[in-house]
Parts: sequence; C-alpha cells; structure tokens
Amino acid sequence: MEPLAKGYEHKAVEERWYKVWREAGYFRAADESDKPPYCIVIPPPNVTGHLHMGHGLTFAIQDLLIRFKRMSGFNTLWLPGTDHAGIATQMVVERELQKKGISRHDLGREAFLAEVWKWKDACHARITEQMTALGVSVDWDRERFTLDEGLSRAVRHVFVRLFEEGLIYRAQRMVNWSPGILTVLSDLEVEEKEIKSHLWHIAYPVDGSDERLVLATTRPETLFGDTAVAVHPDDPRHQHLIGKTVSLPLTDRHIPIIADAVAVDLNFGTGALKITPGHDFSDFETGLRHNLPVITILTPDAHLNDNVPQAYRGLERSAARRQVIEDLETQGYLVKTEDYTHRVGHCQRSGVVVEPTVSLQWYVRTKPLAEPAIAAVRDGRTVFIPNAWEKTYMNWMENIRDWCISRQLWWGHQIPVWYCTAKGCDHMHVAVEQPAVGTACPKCGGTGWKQDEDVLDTWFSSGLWPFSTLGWPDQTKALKTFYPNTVMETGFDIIFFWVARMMMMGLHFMGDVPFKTVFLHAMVRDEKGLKMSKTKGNVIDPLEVVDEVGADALRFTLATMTAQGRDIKLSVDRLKGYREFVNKLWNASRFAFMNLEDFEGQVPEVDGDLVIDDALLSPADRWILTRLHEAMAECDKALEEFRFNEAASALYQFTWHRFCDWYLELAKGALNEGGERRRATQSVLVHVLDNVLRAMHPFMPYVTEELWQRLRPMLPDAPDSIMIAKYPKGVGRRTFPVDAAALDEVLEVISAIRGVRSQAGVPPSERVDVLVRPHSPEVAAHLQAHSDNLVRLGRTGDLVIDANATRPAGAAVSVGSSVDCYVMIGDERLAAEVRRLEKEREKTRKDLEVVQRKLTNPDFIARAKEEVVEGEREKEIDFLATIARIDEALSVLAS
RNA sequence: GGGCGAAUAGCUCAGCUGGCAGAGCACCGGUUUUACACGCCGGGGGUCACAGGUUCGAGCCCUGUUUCGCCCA
Repeated sequence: MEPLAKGYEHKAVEERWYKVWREAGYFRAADESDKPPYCIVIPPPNVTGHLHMGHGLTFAIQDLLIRFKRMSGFNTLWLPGTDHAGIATQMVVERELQKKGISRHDLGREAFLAEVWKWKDACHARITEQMTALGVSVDWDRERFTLDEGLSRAVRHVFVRLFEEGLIYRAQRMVNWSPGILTVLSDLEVEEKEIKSHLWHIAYPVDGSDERLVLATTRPETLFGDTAVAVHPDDPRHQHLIGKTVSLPLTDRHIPIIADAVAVDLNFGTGALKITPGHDFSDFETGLRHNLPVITILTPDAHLNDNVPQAYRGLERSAARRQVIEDLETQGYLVKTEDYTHRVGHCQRSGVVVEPTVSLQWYVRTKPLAEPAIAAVRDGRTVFIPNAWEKTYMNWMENIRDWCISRQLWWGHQIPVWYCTAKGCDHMHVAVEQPAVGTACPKCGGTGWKQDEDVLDTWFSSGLWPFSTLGWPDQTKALKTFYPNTVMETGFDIIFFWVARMMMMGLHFMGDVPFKTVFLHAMVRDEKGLKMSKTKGNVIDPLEVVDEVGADALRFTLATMTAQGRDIKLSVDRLKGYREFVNKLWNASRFAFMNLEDFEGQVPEVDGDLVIDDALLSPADRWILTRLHEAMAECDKALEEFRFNEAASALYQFTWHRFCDWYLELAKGALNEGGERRRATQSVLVHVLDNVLRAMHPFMPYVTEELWQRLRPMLPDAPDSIMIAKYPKGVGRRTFPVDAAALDEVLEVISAIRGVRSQAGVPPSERVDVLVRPHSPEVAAHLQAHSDNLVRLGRTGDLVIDANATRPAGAAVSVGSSVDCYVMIGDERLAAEVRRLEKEREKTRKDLEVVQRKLTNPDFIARAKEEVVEGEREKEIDFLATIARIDEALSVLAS
C-alpha cells in the first residue's frame, strides 16, 4: 500500500468518494424495510438562490444525523429538493429581462414562464453541485421540486378540499400590497422597520364656524382618501364638534367628524385622527364601524390615481407627500411639523414600503387548523429542541390570523379556480382539474371558463412538503414508511413561515404530526456577530471554505459550534483550527499505518470488543481502550440528544489529547519491543483507530473513509464502506477502569517531571536523573511497570523508584498526591526551583483554606452528604501532607 | 408596550440533576524528540454583569437592577 502523504490534502481525497458512495447506492432508502425508519426531508433551498453558510450548517447537521442513524441500523431517508420560491425567483428573472429592456408583460405569461424554467434549471444544477461538495448523503432518486407535477397535484387537492370544508374563502379586505413587486403579501412577508419621519399637524376647517380641527398624521398624502375625522367621545376639547363636518384641505370635499373610542388615543398627537379606510389597517376597521366609504387613491405602483384632484394625479407617493405638505403650508393648513420615529411595514423581498390596500384575495381560515397543531405540541407528539422555541410557536399559533394565500405572480401554482365568463354570473368552479371543454355552468348554463390569474403563496406548497414529497395524495409505500418524518431540522427564522404551516397541513391531511422532533439551529453570523450580507462584504462562502480547508473541516467546525440556543459566530481562524484537527487525525493514522506494515490477518474482535489474551494488554492498552469506549458512549449519547458540540468535543478531546498525546507516545515503546507486545499494540491501534474513524464519519465523511479503507483489510467482517459500517456505541464494551486510573497516576508523574524541567530551565535535549518516592506499594508497582515510558517521555537519565528516598542535593522537588519526584536539575538552577515551590505551596495553602472552612462549619458536617464530607476530609489530609513536604524541601534548599 | 434569550479568561463560547471554574483561539517561555512546526513540552490569565435571598454550600435555584440581542404588537 502506498504510504500516506505527509499532510492531509483534502482536494485529492474529497474528489474521490462522493461518486463511489452514490454509485454504490448507499444514499438510497428502502420503501419498506425491517430496519426502523428515520426520515428527514430537506428544507428546500430557493432554487434561484446560491447556497450560503446557513445551508452549510443545515446540511452539515442533517447529514450528521442521517449518517449517524444509517450507521446505527436505521432505514434512513434524507429527501432532497428545491423550492420554486415564487416572489424571489420571479424577481430575479424579471430583473434579468429588464437588462435587455424586456418586461414580463412583453413576453406574456407562457413565454415568461418558459424563461423562468430555463433559469431554474441552470440554478438547480449549481445547487446540486454545491450540495455534492459538502458531501450530503441525500437520496437523489427521490429529489423533488415544489412545482413538480406530483407536488402540484397535491397542492390542488389541498386547495379544493380546504375550499370544500369552508377553510378557504375569497374576501375583500385590507391587505399588504407591495408596490415593488405588484402583489399582495401575507403578514409574515412584511417586515416592520423603524423609520425616522415626522408627525404633521394639519388644520381641517370646521364647516359653519371659524374653528379648525387640528389632527396629527404620518401620511399627509393620503388625505385625499380621508372619509372622516375621528375624535374621542370623552374628549372635552372636541366634544362639541362631533357630528359636524370639516372641509378637506386641497379638495372640495366635506367629511364628517365622528367619535370613536377605539381608534382615538386621547394622549396621542392632538387627539384627533384622520380616517383613511382605503389605505390604513386600523382606519379600515374604523370605517367598517361607522359605515364610511372607502376611497382608493393609489395605483398598484403607488402613484396617485384619478380619485384625487387633477393637480396631483400621477405623482408617486413620496413626491405626492412633498407636494401635499408644500401646498398645505402655503395655504396655511400646516400647523407644525414634529420629528417622529415610527414603525413602517416593508416588503421583505423588494424592500419597498408596503401599501395597505383594499382588495379581493383568497384566504385560509387558520383557527380550525391551528387548534390541532397547538394540541400536538402541548401533548409532546412534536417536540422542539431547543425547547424554548415551543413558546414562540405557541404564542404565534394562539394568536394566528387568517392567511392570505393568493399572489399576483405568474411563477407558482395557479389557483385551481375557474370563473364562469358569462356576463353577470359569479359562479366559481373549484377543482383539481380544469373543467372539460363544454362543461356547463350549473348556475347560468354558460360554457366559458377562465382560471384565476393568481398563484398561491409559495409557503402553501412548502407546507405540504413532509408528505407531498412522499407521493401524497397517493398512498405510497414510502408515505406509509416515512410519515411522520422523524426530524425537521431548520432555522428558527422560519418557524411561522414553515414549521407552523407544516404542522397545520400535516395534521389536517395526514391525521398525524409531520415530524416528531423539530431541531432549530442558530443563525450563522460573522466573527463580530453581525449578520452576513453581501452589502457588508462579510460573507463567508461555504464553497470557498470547502476549497480552502475542506468539507470535513467546515463540517466539524459547524458541529462544534452548534451549542443549543446561541448564534454561531464563524471565523476563518476557527476553520483553520479544525483543519489542523483533520490533519492531526491524518497523521495519527499515518503513524499507525507506518507501524502496521508487518501486520498480518485481522484484529480479533467479537461483538465490537477487542479479544486478546489479557496478559498481553499493557496498562497503556487498557487505559486507551477504557477511555475510547467512554468517549464513544459520550459521543453517541450526545448525538442522540442533539448536543452536537458535545459529541464533537468528546471526539476531539479523545483523539488529540488521549490517543495522540499519550497513547501513541506510549505505544512507540511497545512497538519497538517487537514480538507479542508489538502485535498486541498493533491490534489496539487498529481497534482504536477503527472506532474513532467510524465515530467521526458523520462529522467528517471524506477523510474518515479515505483512512478507513486502508484499515479495512485488518478488520473482521468489514463492509465495503465506512458509510455502512456500524456506529460505535461505547456502552457494553469491555473497559478496565482500575487499570486506567492507575495509568493516569503514571501520566501525572511524567507531567510533573516535565513541569519541573521546563520551569527550572532544563533544555529538552538534556537528560536529568530522577528519583521517585511513591506513597504506596501499588503506585510503586505501576511506576515500575512503566519505568521505560517514564524515562522516554520524561526525558530522564537514571530513574530510581524508592519508597524510602530522600531528597538528594541539587534536586528539585515535585510533590504530588501519589508520589514525590526529585529531579536532578543541579545547584545552579535551584533559585528557580525555590520560586516554583513557593508558588506551589501558596496554591495548596489556598486550597486547604477552602476545605478547612467547610470542615470547621458544624452545619456542613451535619447536613452535607456523607460522601461529600468524606471527600473534603481526604482532601484536607492530602493538602496538609503536600504542604509539609514542600516545607521540608524548602527548608533544605534554604540551608 | 408584551414576550423570549444572553451576560463566565484578551476573543469566541462550554459548564447536564447545586459539591475543587473548563475548552478552542490568542498570549508568554522552551523546542525540529524518527506521525504531524497544520507539530511537541511547559506557563500566565477569572469580583462567573450588579444587588439581595434560599442553602451547610450558588456560575447554576429565587427576587430585583443594568446592558445587549431577537420575536410580536
């Protein structure tokens, strides 16, 4: 076998494996299986978007779960797909066409949609490539797109059924209109932003008197749509005006002064309010209460229309505002202008200020759908992780408002409603398929039909994703096996948009929750905690990262940073740090392979345990096997509980600080011994490395596969790929806790010797003699068994272990709990030694103080748990002895 | 205005049921010891935001305060 390269080169390795895995069919799920099902449907990325770090995170976590579960014996389905993203995609394509001076209306609906499909195909190819680079083990054969024929059919079925059940209706209402993209939006697509503006005080002359009623408004330009002025019924300032009329400035209209306790806040502004039912949500409500006419004064693209005086027609709304203010001022109606900051709704996609407008739209009646969705979470049929999000979900669900689902777009699912075209007939045909030619209108007998021009909100189809992707409305085997899905893994920012709606739709149409667990990951930010954005230029592109440090390093980094409930602040330094970890793993393996060249056959394993004559297992072997299985158990448990960072950290600590720092160093001695000891050590190396690689595989699929393939010939019953090998569980494995603890003592002595050397300034190249005084015969035996390691790793000259040793002249002293070490550093270095000892004494004295404070407290003795008190007593004895020995050493040094 | 969350080393953050404050990075000193300088060895660094309370014992539980972030109106 070719020796491994000196350092890990991710590019060469990553290129190789994805294709192998995919072609071998490892990504595929079975429709039916004896294995328990485990299913995640991917949160479908916008088909026109590029993948950002948020996708990197979501895919890293999902692939981690899927690979973990696949290796743990589940029939795993990770179903990929993309979302047509109505508004976003249509905007992008329109913008592209704009560059060529073409509008979508120039092309017409059909030709425009053909353009979008072309665009979609190109983007889709790029997304696929990006996902592949990250190493995602999705079942590509089942890939879906929200506009696929099957999914479209599901959407139509859902629409028709909800309509028939009275849960979808059409109504004339105040809606959020985006003049930027010329469609209505749902409440969720409107983003409130603080805007520094003004409060204009305008005087409306009261008819039949000299009085003027002053009101305050943030939107003077909508004055042309005013149909009343409201005051508070209990306001003494205005009571006498109620029922009179005012003349509306800049117009020749007269409008009533009404009293309304709901709309008017006595303490706000002047206590008087202009009522514009055509362009304000609360005014619309007020209008309904008082039967006021609704005047629309704006065109769809927010220019003043023909319902305003001639002079103002055609002005864009902000120009109109300036003009109105100017005219009010010159004509003496403007009383004052105050600075005022208020919140204004903006279109999430186009960024323009949303225009409240009255219009006829389709709605979903949400209350009846929300109730089961609330109950399901309350009963724990669906669980949120981190749990705190449950409150957010509940709060929204309990205060849910009807959902406006029609959009004035072309790209999307056209609403399956056909209107009778006969004049004066208002019949609607609501059906999954369009009416056949010649179908007569049951109301008027006409045979002309025209489909509703609008499409449905993208989230309407996304809400069906957990079952529409599995074939619904057909009762497929896949649907039976994988619904409910096991986990929904996504960002908290789409709890309302998506999670909530999947819950409602899933419960309504499938009669069961769409998924058992919702895991919500944090937002990825830059290293300063700022949101990544193109305009800020702080975007870390996942693909560039993959190129630079490798997919494995990126994925491991993300996993270590997913502590529950916190934002992820990602920095290039972090990524590089974990690239070094990948390299460390590579080099540890490289060392192992260099020492396995003469290894023949396979390691003896039974049920995951290494089976070797115990006599051949050295204390170091027992130690590493014990720590290994502890780490495996910890990792497995953490993954089960979605504590990815803890799982990653358990593996990191074990691999670097147990296996590399200690075991490999200890193994060097044993490997050099040759014979049975060498053979046993080789077996342990293979066994540990195999476990580590398998445990690490879901985090870093590429490097682990590359290394594991080289290990595979030495493993009994190894499958063809690490992807389908068993995930190490740790529990039930054979461990040696007593031996492991004994070796920890030895390691402590090595560290003590190194510490003394380093602080006394002994260069690493200089070997110094060491005399060790063990405090017990057991410790003496352990040390004796490891004297070669003590010599090698402590870089000592002569090493003597003697229970009766006393400090020789010229020796530094390290006082430990199980041994005292005398390190022959020479007289000239003893000054440094005195300082070191004094520091150590001070530290121990402080520890002692804390312990004694507890032990002299009678309440502590009386009330604390017995084992705690006992522990403190032992510590006291220990500390006292340590101080005594340091004092002894210090007094000798002083003389 | 209502709700939620956060505050721990220079930075970014862990710290599960209360029992000796941790990691990674950064920093300082030493070092090419035959897997790795993307390395190795050693070291310094903390009023756990503040004020009370519960407890034998609080980073952790309770109350209040301050600052910051997010969501909703």
